Amino acid sequence: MIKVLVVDDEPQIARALRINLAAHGYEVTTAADGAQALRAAAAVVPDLVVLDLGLPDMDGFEVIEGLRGWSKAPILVLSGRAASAEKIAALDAGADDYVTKPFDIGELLARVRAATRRSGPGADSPVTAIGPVTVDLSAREVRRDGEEVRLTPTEWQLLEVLLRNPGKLVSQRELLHRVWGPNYDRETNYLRQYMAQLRRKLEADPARPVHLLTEPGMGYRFRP
Amino acid sequence: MIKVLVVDDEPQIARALRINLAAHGYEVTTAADGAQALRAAAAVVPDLVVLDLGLPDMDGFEVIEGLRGWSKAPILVLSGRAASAEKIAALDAGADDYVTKPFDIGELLARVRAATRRSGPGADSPVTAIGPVTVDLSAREVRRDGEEVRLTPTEWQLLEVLLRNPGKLVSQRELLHRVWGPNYDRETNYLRQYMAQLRRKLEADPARPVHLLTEPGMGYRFRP
DNA sequence: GGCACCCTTGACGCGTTCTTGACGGCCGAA
DNA sequence: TTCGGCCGTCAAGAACGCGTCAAGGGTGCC
Repeated sequence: MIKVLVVDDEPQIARALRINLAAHGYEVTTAADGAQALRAAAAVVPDLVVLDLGLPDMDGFEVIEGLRGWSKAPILVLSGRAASAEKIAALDAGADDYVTKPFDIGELLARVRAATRRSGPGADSPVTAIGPVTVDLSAREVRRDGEEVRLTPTEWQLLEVLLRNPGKLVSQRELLHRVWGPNYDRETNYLRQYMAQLRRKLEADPARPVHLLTEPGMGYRFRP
Repeated sequence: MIKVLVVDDEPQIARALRINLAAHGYEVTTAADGAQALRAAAAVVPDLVVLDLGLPDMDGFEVIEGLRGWSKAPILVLSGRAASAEKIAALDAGADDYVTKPFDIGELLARVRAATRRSGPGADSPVTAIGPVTVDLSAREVRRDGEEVRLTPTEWQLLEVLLRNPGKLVSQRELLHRVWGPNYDRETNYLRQYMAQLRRKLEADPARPVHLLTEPGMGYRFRP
């Protein structure tokens, strides 16, 4: 089932979208503001996001950037503003499509289909193998010798950032920003703490990690 | 270079698109009708197609289907018709986006960027070769005969400054400023120390460097 | 209220990296 | 030839970063 996250602060629009999407076989989650949206996105890992730019608590662009920090799911922006500058800014921030209100629900559904069609079958297998462990990012599932391993939300986010950059070094700054937020720069003790937990849960020998590597003074690296 | 195929039977629109796209670094091919479009697509294999639905010789939907038969390149539809039914039909036929005329050229370019962004980054990072050694700056990885070589943070910064100025002489002042900060001007012993370490790790014969060269009294130079 | 889970925070030991100083060789200038 | 400047090398203490353990505080569930 394709999971859609609807972010809109107007209850009637959110409700209309939920009903229509659900009627067409999508699994719908809704959020009424930006903070809820980011939290819900981390929890359900949607395959597509329908995002109203006019939110009460934060700028819509911040939500786009917050999502794009770790997710490649298509973002379909809804907005009352038809100005080209606004559209360009949203698209360049990472949105995939931009629809102005009032919109035709049939057209919106078609755009949702178009967006999901791309990412659906083209995506490669979302499971990653780490030695004796398999990680399924989209299903949020980790198995070790067939046994299910539980990860906390923070552990998931950290692992996801690393796994989405296989072989690449990810700086501690970037990890802190993506997992804890842009205000965290020097809390490297968080990273030490959670990397240790991930290694305990994923590595064969946590004291001698083979896949979750430390680059002293720089950051961390996931080696497939 | 990203290749774009523009299909439009109105010469002035085709010309405007060609000029604007070319000015933004795209390689543009144009076609004036459906038959030409399909032939050109087979010839140049574009990364994106901008398609006007109102063509003289065949229905625009046939062109979409003809392309979708073998290509997954994003199709951005242009049309004078704003009816939702038309949009839905085009999107469900395989189009990725639908823009109604008259359109804002800036918005169109933003949609082109959004469409190519998705399918674009399949290429991996650029590597620099230094004799038997390869350096991947974005992944922060050095390999020597396939073996991983570890560099300390300071060594990375120094190497990065040199590699980003291939063939150019970089003065000692500039190296010190970029790596250690603006307060360091005369600590040339730092440079001697770390250049020696880099040569030990990267050069085939550290005593006779071939790529990391000293220019006495001036600075250092990276020769590819 | 009690409990479990998760996130935050502090402290300590150890290995690595950075900094600093000193020595010798090479080369051009006096 | 002698001297001074510059570079490469070596060595040692200082400083830093990392892994680890442990404890406090918040939240949701029973």
